[in-house]
Amino acid sequence: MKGKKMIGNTEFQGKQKVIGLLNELQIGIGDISKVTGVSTRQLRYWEKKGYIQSLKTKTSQTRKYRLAEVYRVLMIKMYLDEGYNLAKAVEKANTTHKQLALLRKFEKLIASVEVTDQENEYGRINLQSTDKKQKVTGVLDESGSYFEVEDK
DNA sequence: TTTCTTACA
DNA sequence: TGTAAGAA
Repeated sequence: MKGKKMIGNTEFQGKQKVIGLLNELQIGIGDISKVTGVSTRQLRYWEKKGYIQSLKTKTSQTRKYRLAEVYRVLMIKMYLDEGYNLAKAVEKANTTHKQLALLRKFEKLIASVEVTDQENEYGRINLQSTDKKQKVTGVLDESGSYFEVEDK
């Protein structure tokens, strides 16, 4: 079974494999603190308040964080830097988190992505709804960005 | 060396 | 929240 990856009882392949592997990542509190600029003291405090979560098992008493938690910490930190208090920053981060989750679901609308100009990073994104009654293409080229709509 | 908890400034 | 202390 080449190109596949077993995680638990589930087998992943292709994009799912990549996502599976990324979700397997476990980051220590020192590293997450270093990259986010949030102190270990804060991270432990936030966890105590229930704002973030870590994987603390019975065997190893050290905290490990999933990649999703790194994003969460970064977002909280971002809103904190913008002047929000901790509670409000967490609230904003949770909202952003949900928006990003929804955004990922919208990937299903993308039928294909074409890079038309490597140099300038121009391209076309073809959107296809499940009823296949409409086809919308988002275009990015030298004239700007626009949509092409086609009814079927 | 790093992390953990607790306690004090 | 930062920092120190003592243990793991």
